Amino acid sequence: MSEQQATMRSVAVAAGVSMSTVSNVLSGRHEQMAVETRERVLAAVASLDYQPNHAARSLVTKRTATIGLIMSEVTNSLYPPVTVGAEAACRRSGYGLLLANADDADSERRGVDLMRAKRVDALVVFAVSLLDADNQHLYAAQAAGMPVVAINRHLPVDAPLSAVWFDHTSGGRIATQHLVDLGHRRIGHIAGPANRMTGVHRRQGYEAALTAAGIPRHPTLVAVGDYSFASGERLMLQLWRERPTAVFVAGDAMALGALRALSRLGVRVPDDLSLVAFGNPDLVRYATPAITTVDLPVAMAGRVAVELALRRMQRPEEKEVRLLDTSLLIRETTAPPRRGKGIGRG
Amino acid sequence: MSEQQATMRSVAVAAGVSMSTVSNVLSGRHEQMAVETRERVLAAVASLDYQPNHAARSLVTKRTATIGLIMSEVTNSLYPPVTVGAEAACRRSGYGLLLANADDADSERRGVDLMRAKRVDALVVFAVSLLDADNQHLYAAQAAGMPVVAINRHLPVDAPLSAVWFDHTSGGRIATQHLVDLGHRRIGHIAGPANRMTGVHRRQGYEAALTAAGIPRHPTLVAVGDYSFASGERLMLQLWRERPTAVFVAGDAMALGALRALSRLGVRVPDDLSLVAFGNPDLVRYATPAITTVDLPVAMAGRVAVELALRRMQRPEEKEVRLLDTSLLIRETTAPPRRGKGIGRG
DNA sequence: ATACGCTACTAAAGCGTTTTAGAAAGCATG
DNA sequence: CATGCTTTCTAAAACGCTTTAGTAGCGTAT
Repeated sequence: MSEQQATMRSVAVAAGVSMSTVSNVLSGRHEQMAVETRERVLAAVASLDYQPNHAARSLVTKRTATIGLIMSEVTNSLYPPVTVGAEAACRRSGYGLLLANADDADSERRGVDLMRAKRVDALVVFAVSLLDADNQHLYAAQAAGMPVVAINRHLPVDAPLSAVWFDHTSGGRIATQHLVDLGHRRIGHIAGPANRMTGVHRRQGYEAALTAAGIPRHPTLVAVGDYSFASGERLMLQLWRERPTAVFVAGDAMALGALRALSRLGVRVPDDLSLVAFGNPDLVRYATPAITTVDLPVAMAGRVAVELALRRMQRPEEKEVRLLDTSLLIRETTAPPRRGKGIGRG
Repeated sequence: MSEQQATMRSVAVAAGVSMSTVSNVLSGRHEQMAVETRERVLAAVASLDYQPNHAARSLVTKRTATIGLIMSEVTNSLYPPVTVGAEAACRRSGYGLLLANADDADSERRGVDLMRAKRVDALVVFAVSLLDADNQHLYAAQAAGMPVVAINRHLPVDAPLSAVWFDHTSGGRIATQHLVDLGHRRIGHIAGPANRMTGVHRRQGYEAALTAAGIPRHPTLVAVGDYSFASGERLMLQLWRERPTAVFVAGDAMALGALRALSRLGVRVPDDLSLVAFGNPDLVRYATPAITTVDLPVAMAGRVAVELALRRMQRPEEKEVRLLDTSLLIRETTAPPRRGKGIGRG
């Protein structure tokens, strides 16, 4: 019940050795050590149910065995898998995961402050890839000796941070290529916002695929959204007037919105229109019909980010940037175009 | 850049006072203190950009200003809002949030060990409400002086833990009542698993509402699922053979599955069948049609849980249990029953 | 015999706070 | 003039660990 927590001193006394010896046994440093002594110490540790005091240890080692995670946009569908992946990697390495959420640039900055105050060993920041994001506070943290790794953040090439980035361009190409392969030529695009690198890149992928297939780009077939359900719905309504036979929607929530619009319009998917989404498949796979998606390996991103952070702690000079591949998950919303005219009331 | 982190000693020197004075100023304890001295100290703090070392502080106060959060079932739709709510409450109180995920009873136990090793001040555990859950490790933590509050966990009344619980029974009643009010009499139920208190309670609510409305219970109108999309789909297919005019589905993922089944069957919602879901509305509101839901105030649960934890730290003897109300969000899947026969191929 | 090296351990300083006990200075009281 | 009371500040111990420098004991080379 309320027995005093065992301390290293009490373990030392119980084992009849000095504290230094206990410390050496537990850290496994000095290997010149009598087997009998080691065993006596371990027995004492076990019998007293000793657990080292992290605070005391941190005080001298100047490390906390904790990694900070700052998550932007908690409503983002990528939030859970990133967090889960990061936590798993932390746990595997014996690190704790300190979580902070951020709604905007300012709360992100406060989150970084918090992490610096708490002296986490490294920081992982998941971002919304804004083109004009301010990174100074991250650079400052990195310069102060706290490795920072950015996930999905738009960074200049010479930024001092390790980073994980998704191959949005290739993802956009794959999505569009899939539609081309099915025989579509009149392929629309509901794009991400122009101030987000993800939006820009996915669109570039879309355009590249069209060009590669010798399909002329048609500006009226592209509508720019903001990744929200509402924008997906609105823009699909608008885009349908152009009678595409397929649409590549650059976000998962927008794809759900598009589906709603199509349902209102009486357009059948995939019979009258094919649809490919982009993002976290968990969100769209349970729609009806199940939406074909380009999958962002988000849990992996969380995992890789903390691995990069851990590595940077060892070799602070070696910045690493990791590009993660996307993959196409074909489900029920894509099919060859129907011959003949489009239908619907639009 | 790499200037040494300021310590309390350097602040003291800069301000020309003792460390004790600096400490007193910062903690705001002693109020008998010359204004001029206080200002000198604060100026020194600011100019040196001093940040207290948490580890050193923890070592003497024996508190870490950190709360642990253990989340069961990361794929649960409640994961993000609970986490967000908890984090917000922590931040507001100047606490950090240490996150650990758990897939099963064993990893939950390891999570608790981790939290005890890290000496968090309190522990919040989000659970899956299993009827036969083992709580001994939680009781042990509480007994060891670390307040534990359980969210959505099935606990005996005399459990020593503070707890947050949703009113699943009332939620089930509200959902069913809504259907009754619309004029439905033949109301089916896709229930949660029998080994989860949530499932049992929601079903009891359903049955209570029927009884109150004088509608006889019909066993074939109830199917027991496991909260998965797949079970929702399968059971809806099965339940349709009984030709209900409305169904109360006890989970959000199951409701999505049910919608898929109905689409396959060619049953129109809500024209041919009304549907009410239960859980996190964020999951089902973007379905087409948008599903009427009984909303679990999950973010609030996370927030309240850490508030209870904080309070329990002050008054360890006062265990508190908080029951959170649910509310009905009416959307597009519920309507009065059609007169005449049911339709569909089923 | 002395110096040396090796093995297996230990003493003690130090990490950066909080907190307890108390000191110095000024002033009123008997 | 001694005493006591305030007010404002300080000295120093303590928290529980890691780590550096070093020692005791003993065998071996010179």
